[in-house]
Amino acid sequence: MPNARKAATTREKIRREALNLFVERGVPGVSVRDIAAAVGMTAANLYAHYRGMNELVGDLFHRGHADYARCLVAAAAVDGDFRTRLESMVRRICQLHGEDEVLFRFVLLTKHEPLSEAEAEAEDNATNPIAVIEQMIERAIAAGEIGPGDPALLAAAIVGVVVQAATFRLRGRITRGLDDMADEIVALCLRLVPQ
Amino acid sequence: MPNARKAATTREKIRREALNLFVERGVPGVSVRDIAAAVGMTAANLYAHYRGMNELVGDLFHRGHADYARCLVAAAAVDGDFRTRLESMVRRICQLHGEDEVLFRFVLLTKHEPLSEAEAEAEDNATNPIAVIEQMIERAIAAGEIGPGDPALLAAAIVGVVVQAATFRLRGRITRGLDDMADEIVALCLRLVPQ
DNA sequence: TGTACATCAGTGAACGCGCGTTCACTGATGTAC
DNA sequence: TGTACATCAGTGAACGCGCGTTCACTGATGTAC
Repeated sequence: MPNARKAATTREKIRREALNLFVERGVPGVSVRDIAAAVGMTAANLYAHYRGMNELVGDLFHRGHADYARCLVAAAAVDGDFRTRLESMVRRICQLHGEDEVLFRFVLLTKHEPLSEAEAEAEDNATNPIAVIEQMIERAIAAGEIGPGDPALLAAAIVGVVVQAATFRLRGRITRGLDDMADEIVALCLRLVPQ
Repeated sequence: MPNARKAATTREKIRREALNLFVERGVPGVSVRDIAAAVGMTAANLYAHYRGMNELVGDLFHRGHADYARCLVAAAAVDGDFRTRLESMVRRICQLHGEDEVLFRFVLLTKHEPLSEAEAEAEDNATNPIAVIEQMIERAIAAGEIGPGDPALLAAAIVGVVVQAATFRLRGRITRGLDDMADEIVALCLRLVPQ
């Protein structure tokens, strides 16, 4: 096995273990030594793969955000009216939650306020999952496809239903998986759409 | 001024400054020295008022939670059917957000996962604002006042609409205050109620 | 096939720093005589 | 009114610790002759 390959798989292992730890204890609760121990190496060697903790967190955040946004854009590309597209997106989110709950939690539930650089970068283009939803709503309102209203508030409401359901599950207040509740969650989101 | 009074007002000052800092930078981003400096004293002297950082955070969290739950219970005590009571609660939340946005952010938006002791304590009784909402929904479903459904999921959806609107405002994605949007937020929440 | 070399993932010890916390001490203030 | 004392909020220096990060070094592995 050439070294380049080994380095790539090691980086993948670092990302996976770091993601697990971040979701489990929160980003500030995880140290470089914790991640290194989970991977099975020394803290010092993490610096052969990442320039530091910030770069690692930024990499995870950016990858997760971009992947998620890509999935949502793909889900919204189905034929049909606004409600059909919204249903497709919400179903896809619930499905993603079932497939990789750890990534879901990191992307949607972990606060990333001190990451102003990475956040600002992701704010503009289509790599921001929330912006994808908001833009879809804006276009639907502008086209008269749905009733009038504040696009940002409606986006907040739809995102809020899904994210808060995930939060309740995280805290044990809901025991079913999001994918098991997809029908009900979709129904709730559709009820929010005006007219 | 007797010393007991001075101590009480000093504790109040500590609480106010700590709350501001916690909301601004997140709990893990604030040190004992930061709080002491904001109050205008030495870090050492904080230990004359609180046994340590954990006790201070726990005190703030418990007070905030209990106050909030008390307000919601009071708001839900209006005469009328479920929708009327829900509207009263949601309006009260929006109003509280306008009155003391800092407290709102601390109680509803700050993650308190490592506080398992305080959280477990607040989980059972009526000092948990979310439990208040969930119980109201449970009773309404049991009484046949609203359509059938998962009470926890409906509670999550309603809380999600309000909390996510507040989050969008925090991140600058929404610029109006929650109290300015109260009518629209109430309408969104009422649409979620089945039947 | 055997030997010499380059590459590079990983190591172990150490660094400076800010953290939460402790403790002996100070100095202002209210009280008793 | 003046003096002695008790109270207690607040101080300043120090502690041990875990953190992110650095750096000289090691040792396995693939390659060239």
